[in-house]
Amino acid sequence: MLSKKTKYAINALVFIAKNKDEQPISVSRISEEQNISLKFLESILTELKNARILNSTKGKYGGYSLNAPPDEINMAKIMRLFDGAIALLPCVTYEFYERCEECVDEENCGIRQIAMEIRNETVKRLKAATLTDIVKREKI
Amino acid sequence: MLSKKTKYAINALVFIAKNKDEQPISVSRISEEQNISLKFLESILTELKNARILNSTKGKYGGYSLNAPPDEINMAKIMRLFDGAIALLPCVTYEFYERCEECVDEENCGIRQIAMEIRNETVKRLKAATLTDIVKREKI
DNA sequence: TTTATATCCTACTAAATTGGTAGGATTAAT
DNA sequence: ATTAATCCTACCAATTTAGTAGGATATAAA
Repeated sequence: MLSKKTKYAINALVFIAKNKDEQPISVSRISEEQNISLKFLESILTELKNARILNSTKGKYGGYSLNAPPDEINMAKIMRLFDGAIALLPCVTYEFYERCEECVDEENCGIRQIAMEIRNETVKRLKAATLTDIVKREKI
Repeated sequence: MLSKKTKYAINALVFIAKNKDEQPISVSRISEEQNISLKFLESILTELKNARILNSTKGKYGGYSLNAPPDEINMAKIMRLFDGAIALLPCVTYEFYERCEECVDEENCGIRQIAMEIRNETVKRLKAATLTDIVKREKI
């Protein structure tokens, strides 16, 4: 399951991407329209800014705007930022690799092979899920 | 990520499946050979017994044995038992459906569509990952 | 019948994670 | 000067995770 942080982050990013011409957009605006707690969302957007996914403008009429083209921001990146590894097992992630402590034979582990196949498929789809893609899906 | 409970459960089941002719197998034997804390594993096998996935035999030379053919026990079932929903969002699970509180338009949600596609693919693979399949993968 | 070795059952717990909240400082447009 | 934003620090309650402790009960074999 995605954490609420990740879900809220993606929702906020999609909202900003959709309102391309009104950027920057304030936290309070996103909070109201997306039903997300103001203060919690504030901390999420700060993390996105620190990760250089968003830009911020201070002061009146300030807010947040995308710091990259919407087809370069995808769900995999956001999930990794807030929730860490995407895979089912720590021993099949590239970015957060860790051996399973109890593991007897990693190379020959059947569960690991399955987890690896699922990770490959999942990451492929999450990388394809860019803001552009999500906005397109919702334009029906 | 799988919880340790789920991981230990699958490891234990695979171990029991592999030692088909020595059943029943005691918790202490599995605990030693799979590097899993005895008492914790005990509680896990109890849950598997309550879910009718394992059988137990009390007393000396007692232990646990499979309560179904190994090709009918798969990773999806074990994950759902210990970790609950498999999908990335509560709004795309069959068994544990819940609306996202903050959701504005579930039908038209792009993130949901992606989560649904990933769930379909993932569940398909987890259901194919039976004990028989896992044991076969490790017999190289 | 005693002993060894199993499961069964109840209760407890420390640490980490999750999903927030509170309050004020700073910055910038009008 | 006022208004409306972000920025920054600190705190917190509830839940989940990953166990541990200790004894009751059942059964095979000596």
